[in-house]
Amino acid sequence: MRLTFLGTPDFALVALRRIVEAGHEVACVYSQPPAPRGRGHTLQPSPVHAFALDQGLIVRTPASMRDPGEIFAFQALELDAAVVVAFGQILPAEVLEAPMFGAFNLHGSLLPRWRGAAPIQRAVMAGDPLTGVEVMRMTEGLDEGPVLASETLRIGPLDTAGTVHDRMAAIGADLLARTLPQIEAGTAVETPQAEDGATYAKKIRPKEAKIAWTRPGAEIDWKIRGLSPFPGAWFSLPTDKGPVRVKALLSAFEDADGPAGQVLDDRLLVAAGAGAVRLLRVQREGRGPQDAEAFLRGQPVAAGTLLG
RNA sequence: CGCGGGGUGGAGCAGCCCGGUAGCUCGUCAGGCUCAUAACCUGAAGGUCACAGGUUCAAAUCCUGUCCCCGCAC
Repeated sequence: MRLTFLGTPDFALVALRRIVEAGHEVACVYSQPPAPRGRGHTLQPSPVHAFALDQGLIVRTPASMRDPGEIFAFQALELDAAVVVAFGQILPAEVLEAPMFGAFNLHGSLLPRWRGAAPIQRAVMAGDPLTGVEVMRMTEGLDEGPVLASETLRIGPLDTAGTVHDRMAAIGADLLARTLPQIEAGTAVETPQAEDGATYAKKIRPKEAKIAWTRPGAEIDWKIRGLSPFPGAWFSLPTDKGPVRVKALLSAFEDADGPAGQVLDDRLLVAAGAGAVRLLRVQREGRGPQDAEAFLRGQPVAAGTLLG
């Protein structure tokens, strides 16, 4: 099939790889413009951009797909289909309608739950036991189009947004690879989304990342795992040299009681508003992630310590 | 020149400001103790304190340069 791929981060890269491997004709790859990233803040192409260049594909990185010139150029590609995976821009109707079969999106939730920007993180943060990945026809509404294919994923007690992301990227890429031929053959079945149950996965804001120990332990556990590895739920740890910001990257709920925020043993069991949370993996500011065990060797945290 | 942190026995760290015998928690090895434990006790091995210059009677510590690593920014 002659198609174009629109995507930006690693999640999208996995899908693009599969599409290239499947032998589709990728007429053009669209990605977000290079942005200052990494140490030194040098301008870096997105993962999708870099891969596409490496493959010798044509890459376009328009600041806006709404630009009339861009829309015209897109229409001129004479595509069978457009595939959109975590692109980072809202596409105008002219673009969605340009390809013969239309535009399709790989989305990381069981729609209509978690429409929008951060479905994986929101699902983990909400304590959802199940999530999924779906191929959907794009319409003008935000993630409201009919669903063509779907796979569910379990969210385990030790899953983080990161682990679910990685699993979902692989499964989603497969799902997409299987669905594209059906679209081409006209055998794909499009099921409208349920009317009820729509929720929106708002973009994660760094402000949300501070842990409030007075919240119920289960909720804190979900938040820690949902915000891991990025941006990372954090708290303040008092030390001899003053308070240090520590991110919690993995945790488990435990049934224990104590004043909210107080450390209950010497292995990072922290009392919450209800129950407690054991921190299993942690990252001190300016340093790399560490298992709790390693962290504690260099920075013991005594029972009774009150976390901020 | 975006901002910041760091390179100290196998791991994670302290010591650096206020130069003067290499420290802590583990791991490893040997032995002991225990019904038992991420248990405890005793002993041992293991380090050119990233690298190169400089200052000094003396540098992990102060000064200069180099290399490498990490975090923030999504």
